[in-house]
Amino acid sequence: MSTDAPEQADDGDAARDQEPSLEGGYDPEAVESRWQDRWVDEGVYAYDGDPDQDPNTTYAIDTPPPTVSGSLHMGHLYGSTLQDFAARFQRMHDGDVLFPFGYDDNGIASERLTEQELDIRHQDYERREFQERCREVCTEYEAEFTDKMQNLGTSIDWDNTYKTIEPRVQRISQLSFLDLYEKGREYRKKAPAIWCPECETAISQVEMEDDERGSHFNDIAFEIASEGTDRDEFVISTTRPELIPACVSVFVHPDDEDNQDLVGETARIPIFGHEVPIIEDDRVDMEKGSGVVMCCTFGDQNDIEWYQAHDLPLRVAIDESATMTDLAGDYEGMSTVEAREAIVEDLEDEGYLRDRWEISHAVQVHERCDTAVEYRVSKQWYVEILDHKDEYLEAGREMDWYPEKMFTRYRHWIEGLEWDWLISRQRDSGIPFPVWYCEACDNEIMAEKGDLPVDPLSDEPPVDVCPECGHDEFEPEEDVFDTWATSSLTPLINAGWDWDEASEAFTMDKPELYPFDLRPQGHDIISFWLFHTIVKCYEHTSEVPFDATLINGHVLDENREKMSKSRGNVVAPDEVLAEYPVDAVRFWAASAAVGDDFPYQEKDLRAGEKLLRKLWNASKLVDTLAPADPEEPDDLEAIDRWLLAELDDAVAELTDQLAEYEFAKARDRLRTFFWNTFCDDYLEIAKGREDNPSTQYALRTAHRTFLELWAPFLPHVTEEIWQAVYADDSTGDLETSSIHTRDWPDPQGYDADLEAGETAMEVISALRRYKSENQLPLNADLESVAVYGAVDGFADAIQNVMHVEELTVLEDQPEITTEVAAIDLDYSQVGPQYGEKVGEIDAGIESGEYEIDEDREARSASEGSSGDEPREGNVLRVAGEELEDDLFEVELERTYSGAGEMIETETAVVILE
RNA sequence: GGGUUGGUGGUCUAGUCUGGUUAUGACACCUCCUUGACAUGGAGGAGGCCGGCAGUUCAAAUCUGCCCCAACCCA
Repeated sequence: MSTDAPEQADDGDAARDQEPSLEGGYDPEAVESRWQDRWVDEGVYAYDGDPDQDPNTTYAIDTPPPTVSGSLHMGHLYGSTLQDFAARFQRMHDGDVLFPFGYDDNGIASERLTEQELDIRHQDYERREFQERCREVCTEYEAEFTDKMQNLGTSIDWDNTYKTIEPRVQRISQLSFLDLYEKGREYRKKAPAIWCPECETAISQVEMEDDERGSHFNDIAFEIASEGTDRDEFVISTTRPELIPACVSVFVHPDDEDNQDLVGETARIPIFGHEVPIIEDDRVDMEKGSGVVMCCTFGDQNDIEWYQAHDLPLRVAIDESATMTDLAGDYEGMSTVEAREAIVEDLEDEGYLRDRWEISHAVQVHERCDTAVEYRVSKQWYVEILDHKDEYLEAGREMDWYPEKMFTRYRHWIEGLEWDWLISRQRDSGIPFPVWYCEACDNEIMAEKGDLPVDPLSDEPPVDVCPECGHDEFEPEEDVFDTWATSSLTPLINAGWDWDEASEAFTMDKPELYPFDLRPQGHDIISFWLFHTIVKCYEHTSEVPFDATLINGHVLDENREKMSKSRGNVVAPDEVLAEYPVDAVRFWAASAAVGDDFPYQEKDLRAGEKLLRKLWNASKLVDTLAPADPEEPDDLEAIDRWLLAELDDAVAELTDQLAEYEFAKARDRLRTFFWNTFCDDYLEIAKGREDNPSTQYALRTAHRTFLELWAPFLPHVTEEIWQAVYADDSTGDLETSSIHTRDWPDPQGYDADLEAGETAMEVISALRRYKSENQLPLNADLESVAVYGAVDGFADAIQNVMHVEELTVLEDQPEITTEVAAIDLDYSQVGPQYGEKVGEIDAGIESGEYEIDEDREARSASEGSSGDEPREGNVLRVAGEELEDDLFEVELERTYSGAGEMIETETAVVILE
């Protein structure tokens, strides 16, 4: 598609240049791109709200910006299609919609790309300048991405876009930092932090993940240096012997009787010779190894806890690039891996290594580069979050979660937070902290809000001397923000959040948007992105940024396996769109319940294609049966009123379903009603009522409504048909003539005997079945048919569509002999009333040991009960009980004794002669 | 290791929160049919006892417990 797209425009294809018309078959290839171009060119989806607009009539989506330097994948396609269903429905239903788009090019992926493309190194540039290069390089990728997104036909407002690297967004990021700082929500602290030695930066807790790796357990003997116990030594087990130079203590569990004698003694570290105390602590895992463990600064999070709880010294044996420090003595300069082997060898030579065996265990690694993390003490910026956990939880509770179960995930995430959010990163590129430090007293000097964005590395601080100590030399902060610190601000970016100098307050350009109505997101990434966004925006605005969040599942391959490059099962949107219409792809995308993973399925795409064809062909038929805009007759005939009443029901139900993001249910409901009821039943009947004004009106009303109802799902084909048949294009203004800017249909309040309609459809099916079974063509004439059942007002329709020469509606039940076939109990009543007696009652009926007392026969013909309705006796006597007639129904086996053939349906009896 | 979700005819799935006894639809399969748009259409048929076990109940796909399997999140 990417290669076809550009030259499609100059194909000069006749169909493309043609005015919309129903001539011939539907040609999605020409039609879809034509409308995509026009929608964008003519700004059909432009958001033109004003700040005073009632927020309730504005529907705004906070779309998370994708990384644009990569390629469009099925996740993008699926996610944006779901958003588009909501956007298109809301635009028709409730007025103004903002469906914006963001390009995320503030990240390592874009930086690497820029370096490759321009053959430069970011180190050779000033930060600001390098970002300028990034913007230039990414512009091309953005254009390509935009093009591909537009080929999906989503109703994004392409005038409302932003890039996460642009100065306006940098300003918002820095404003966010200053605001939280002034609110006392941020602090800079020297503390142990999770560190990636490959990237040489601190990372936050959520950026690491577990990875199963092969390793060795090493049993190492430690000598006891003090005199208080009989033993000379004890053994610890460790996977990281290179950490023994960093060992600061040894721990024993208080319940560990075998090793209690060690507590209070001093251990000597082999090879290195330094002595450390042996302390008891209940965080020791007694099950592991000998039950005695060493504490190093730092091997893991437990070490950090011990370091803090027992006020242990800091021994740093590993530096920021995972190289051994001078504390490691002879091993200085080795990498941790080299040192591990060397130390193990030396331990063995000196007799301290008692055992060594292979194991496989979970190692915590940086999710970006898969490097095992270290823990280092360094000065970092943190956002304080642990003290507001309750508020964040409450905020999350105020939102609607689709699906609801995702709230549980949020709750567990909040409850499980153990560290404040570390937001500084030691990277060369990124959005800088707007901070300087006084060289003399380390006082923090914040930038002025009016000056943002600033880069302390190239800009001067806003003061000449330190307000604290009067010193005049400052050190710029070199760190940059964690990208999530920026990504978590998208609602503020979209709403135009800024600092207003005049009023000295934060303002929004589009306050009517905030809080946003919807935040969509894939379920894999919500803990990084969505959850942080809730927290950050809540801190800035004291309200939840979203009314609702829509969390979509993943697209799996046809075997329900996760798509991955290594598996080679990735399906590219380009390939799919080359083969199927976008509308068909959208039909498939609507098939899964929101939140569920679902497979890519060609059969659903083909089903979508068939639907487009059906809609097209049905439209052609409607066009031949009725003028485009017939008058509404004073009285609609029963069959036509029936259709419109059914349509009312469908409209009401679909409206609710779409408002609740139940796209799959809405899709199926609409398809069934359109295909089965409208096409198979009503259209067939309408063919025989061509000149009937009642039918003409119903046909056109239903057809217009169907196009409107399908529009959010199938925007291209509905637009084409709408423009061909109904649009008032005299103005030539697509913004007003497009089906996508019309009002969503309302139920019109048609009243009809839906049951009679249902019965009539049953009779028609019965006659079809009869013809089918007798191998007759469906348009074969039937001489005489009698119907016993409530089909008031539908007799003509039945007669016409089934080609019945003579149709009689019987007042009385036809001549039949009946015999009881079965008795159906209404268990919902019988159960609670008779309890365990039900078993006996069932047995009695089964064995025929019952009688029905019909003496006080209540049934009479005047009640209008149809022929198939079971006869009701007053009392069923069985198992010593008497059941009233509302507790059971008698199924009758009928035998027709008159002339002709009898067919029974649920609620009618049909006799063919 | 903890948590979440799911396991329904060959495939994908509705129904499960609010238990009621013939379990929904689509695709695939088989049979038949050119009805004034659509044979890429229409009519009909076969196919499941709802992951397993136990329990609660008059009644369980639906509630409870345990187990198995899968995915995801967290550690």
